Amino acid sequence: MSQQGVEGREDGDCACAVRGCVLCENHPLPPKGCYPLYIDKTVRNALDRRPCVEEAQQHGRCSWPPSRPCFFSVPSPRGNYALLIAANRLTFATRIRIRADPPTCVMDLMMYSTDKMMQGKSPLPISAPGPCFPGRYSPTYRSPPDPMRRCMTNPTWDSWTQEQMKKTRILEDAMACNTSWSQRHNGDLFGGLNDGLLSRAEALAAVDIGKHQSTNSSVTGGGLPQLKHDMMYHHHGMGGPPPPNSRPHQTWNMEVTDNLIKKEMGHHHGMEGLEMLDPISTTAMTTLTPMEGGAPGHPQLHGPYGPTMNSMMSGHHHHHHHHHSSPLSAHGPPGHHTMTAGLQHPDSDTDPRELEAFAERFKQRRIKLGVTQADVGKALANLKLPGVGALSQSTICRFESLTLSHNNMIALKPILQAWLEEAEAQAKNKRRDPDAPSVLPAGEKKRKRTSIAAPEKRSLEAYFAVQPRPSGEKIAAIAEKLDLKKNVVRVWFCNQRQKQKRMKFAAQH
DNA sequence: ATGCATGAGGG
DNA sequence: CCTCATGCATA
Repeated sequence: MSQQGVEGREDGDCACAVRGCVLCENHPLPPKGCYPLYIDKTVRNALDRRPCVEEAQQHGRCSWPPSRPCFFSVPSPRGNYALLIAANRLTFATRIRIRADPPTCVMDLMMYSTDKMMQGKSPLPISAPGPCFPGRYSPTYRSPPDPMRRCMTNPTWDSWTQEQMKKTRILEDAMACNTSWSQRHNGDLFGGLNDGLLSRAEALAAVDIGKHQSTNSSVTGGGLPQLKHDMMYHHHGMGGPPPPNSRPHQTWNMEVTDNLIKKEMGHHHGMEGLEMLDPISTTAMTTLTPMEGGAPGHPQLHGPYGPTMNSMMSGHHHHHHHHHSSPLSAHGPPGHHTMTAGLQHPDSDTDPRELEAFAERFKQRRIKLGVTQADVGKALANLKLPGVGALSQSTICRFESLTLSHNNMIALKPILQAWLEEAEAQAKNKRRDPDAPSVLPAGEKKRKRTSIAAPEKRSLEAYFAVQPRPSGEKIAAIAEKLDLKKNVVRVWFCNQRQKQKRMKFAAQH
């Protein structure tokens, strides 16, 4: 439909023309017995919302799934490995323990060294020694006797897992693992713009990340990950149920849906020495500055609520042209240092926990009021708060799902809180008369949303993993390579950065 | 619920 | 050109 799209090419087909497509090449193959796991978002929402990053880093385990994509790095005697974990995404795991009731499951983080995989040996877990599985990376390591905690290939564990997965509605789209992979190498991903970095982009963007030398590489020098396995994705057709129980040993079959492979976050690492270790503390810390530009409790939103706007917007609205006719200016910023407004407590309003709790409460109460997200957005304007206009359904939704920047959340909270209280008050008293001035101005230019085909998207993600901020030239090159408009690519990177920022923040809290 | 976009504010 | 807050359009 969209000129950006690539017709006749479906996600998973991998018949794409994109060189270095993550699916086609340089995609790590799950080691034998490794399960490709797909946690769909419905499940994700029902499950534990907070990833225990620290716990994961320290023990190689974490609550699963994390509410948002994030990744962990797990030190091991063999070096540092990182595991990209993302909600709503494909992930490898060999063992999963699921507690049915509160649909929470615990997954042991595991990583596999590339070289081992290349040798076709059984998976060599290299996750940090956890309280449960000590000494895993010993060359002589043996699967524990307990079938429940063994890297499958074991029907017992296998069926058990499937059972559990069903119980918790976790979709496991593919169960066939394979031990064969070719070593087709492709070091010139992105051809022209190949700057060495790119040659690893795709590989790094892969769900799984490994490192170390690979037998057939020459660029291995610093121990950059060399993932040169073939990942053969077999699309089973939209309806065709993937052979759930068949476990061929040829390819790793899986239903590759857009969601399945959706990788919305990348990570980047040092270009030279693969420093993907500890992306969370390293990268996130420096890149993600909740208070960048201001004190923690004093978000500097240039948006409606930003101090910046205060002066220039004092008093007038500017609707009509374009969106951005947003609301207004400030209500005292949730600042604290000067407790200007005296409405908030820096800590309670800034604390991610509190925000999350509020968002949850907000949603429930909103629903109880029988109000939609869109309604809330509009109602905000009627609230007549100084400088507060309407907001879109999108924003309300994002607020509730915590998919706004931390600062943004902080800025919106008092506003939504005010609305909530007002709304409940009115609901309590009597039936309000909600005027319905809904007048839809006819004939408006409809903006067309371009959509980037999955294969191209994957490549972008791969590149992003290595270089989140490509120069204009690179962007142009990438755009040409993927046959996308340069601006589309540029915007994609911008949006991706915003997303990554949020995700990193979420992962830290 | 989210992907792609716009635009203000700032280099 | 970037970051951020938001929104339109759509899956």
